[in-house]
Amino acid sequence: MTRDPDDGVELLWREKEHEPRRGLTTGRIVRAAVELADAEGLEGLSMRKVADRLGFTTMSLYRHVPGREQLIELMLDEVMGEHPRPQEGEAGWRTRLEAVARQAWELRRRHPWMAEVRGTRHVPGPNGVAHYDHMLAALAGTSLRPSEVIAAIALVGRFVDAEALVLVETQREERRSGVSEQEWWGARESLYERLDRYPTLTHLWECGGWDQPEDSFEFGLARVLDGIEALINKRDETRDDSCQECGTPLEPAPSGRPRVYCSRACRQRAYRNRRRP
Amino acid sequence: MTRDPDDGVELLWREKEHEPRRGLTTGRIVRAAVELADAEGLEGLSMRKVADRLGFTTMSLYRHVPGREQLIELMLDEVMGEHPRPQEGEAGWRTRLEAVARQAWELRRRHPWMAEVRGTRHVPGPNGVAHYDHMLAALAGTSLRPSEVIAAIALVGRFVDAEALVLVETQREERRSGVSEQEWWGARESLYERLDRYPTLTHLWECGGWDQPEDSFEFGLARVLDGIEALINKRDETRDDSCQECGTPLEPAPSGRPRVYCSRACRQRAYRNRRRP
DNA sequence: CTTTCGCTGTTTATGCCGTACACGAAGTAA
DNA sequence: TTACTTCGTGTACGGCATAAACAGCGAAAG
Repeated sequence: MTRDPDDGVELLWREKEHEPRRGLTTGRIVRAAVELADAEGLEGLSMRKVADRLGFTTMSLYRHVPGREQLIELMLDEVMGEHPRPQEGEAGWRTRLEAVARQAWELRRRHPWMAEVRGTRHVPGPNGVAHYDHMLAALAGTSLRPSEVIAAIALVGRFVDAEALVLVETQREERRSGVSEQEWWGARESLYERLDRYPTLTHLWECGGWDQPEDSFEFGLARVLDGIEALINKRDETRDDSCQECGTPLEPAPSGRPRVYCSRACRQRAYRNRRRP
Repeated sequence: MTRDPDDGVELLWREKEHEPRRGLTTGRIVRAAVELADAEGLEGLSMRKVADRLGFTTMSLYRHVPGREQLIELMLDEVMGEHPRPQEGEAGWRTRLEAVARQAWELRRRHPWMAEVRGTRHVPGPNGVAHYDHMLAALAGTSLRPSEVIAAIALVGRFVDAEALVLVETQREERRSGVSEQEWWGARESLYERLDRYPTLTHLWECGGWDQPEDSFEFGLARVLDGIEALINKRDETRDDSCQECGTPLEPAPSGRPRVYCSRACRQRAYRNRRRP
């Protein structure tokens, strides 16, 4: 369908097609696929079922979408558009980063299959890039180095995805089997009989460690943010000591944005170095 | 094959079978499957290929293993046995926790398919439980509450898995396509042309944020451990203030293990409350 | 008007996959 | 011997993605 099958950028970034009254459209296929995946998960998403849902044959889809893989990329960008408008509050980095993490989490609760998508070579669509830019912005104003900003955002993103993945798996298995997670594990008595030999496990068990478990997402998010905060604090400490370009010590600005360069000259030199290294 | 197909505990925890000179065995099937998954990933693991590798028919496997799902659980416990013996050093919690995280990471580099296994209802085998106990032990001696110990270990575990998952995916796609990750993203020029409108992204790009990216695993591990450390410090601060049972302030122990209860009576009362709430 | 061509949807077929089921051979106990 | 269990095999079914050839249809060109 696409002339450039290996790529897929065009399909993701093209203008919105005008939709004829009847017949197939990439957009209609994508929306039907999203509905299906919402209901049955990514495993349950098959070209046949999408086609059935639309009342066409399986192969008709291939006229509008190169294949299943590409369809999933289109679905991803479609739902990325559901992110709320980034409102430009002047809150601190932690408030903002926590907010975007919760937004991503919320989105994955609405579309659990998002966390199930595998593969590292997904070209982001316009909605995906907008959200990524929004996430980066939360940390861009801190004392972190650029590469650290990127790594920290990737860490938070992976954390949310991992958390969403276990959530969707438990929920799906609960719905499929009709047995709740607690009940299922409670019924594995033949397992617990054999755990006496493991000292820490039994000790924590007797202390009631499993009686009121922590909320996995809340606990993990707080730890990850704390970890990023620790790094920012470290960078803050060492930042004001010396000019980022020439290394000579610089006196702190009395108010406003903290200084990074000792002089206009150094700032300009750093800028040039960045532009054409 | 198993009388209790829904369960699977017996299959995982039974004694080692003695292996006849020829013919199929659960153990031989599992080992062949591990080899296959090491080479081709979990996607490439099919009952047919395992059987071929052993020189038997596909269906013969079902005499020894209930199905693919169960086979994967057996594989998991098999490779869990490769963890190095837990040596009882008296290092601090951070050293120990970092060590187990790196061990898990190392194991996932040897068997990349481990991170691809999905599902939350995997009965752990003896090797898996031993390793879990070992991880818990790293944090059990700290001031964290039991539920927090468990949550923190789960967080670290999920972090390692998530990290391993993206690693295996990049590597597999690199091998399959013959194009390195850098080359592939570099070739997406039609994408970069459209990224001008995203301010933070372009700013970080111009700052060279992507030129020397952080090591994803090292960066993330440090952040997560920092986050756990922050919580431990907080618990340490508030710990000595008051008895965990009755709340009255308690004087710190002059040496040895820090006190948690103000009196023997409170300790006993807490114990009883834990046993029968 | 007719011919041509490109777009769209259909039909058919190929090659994977997990596994249910019936069968036969071989070993074991009565 | 007979009866019964264990183990491996062969066939078959339904599901999956998708390749390839084909048919209708609208628009443009002659």
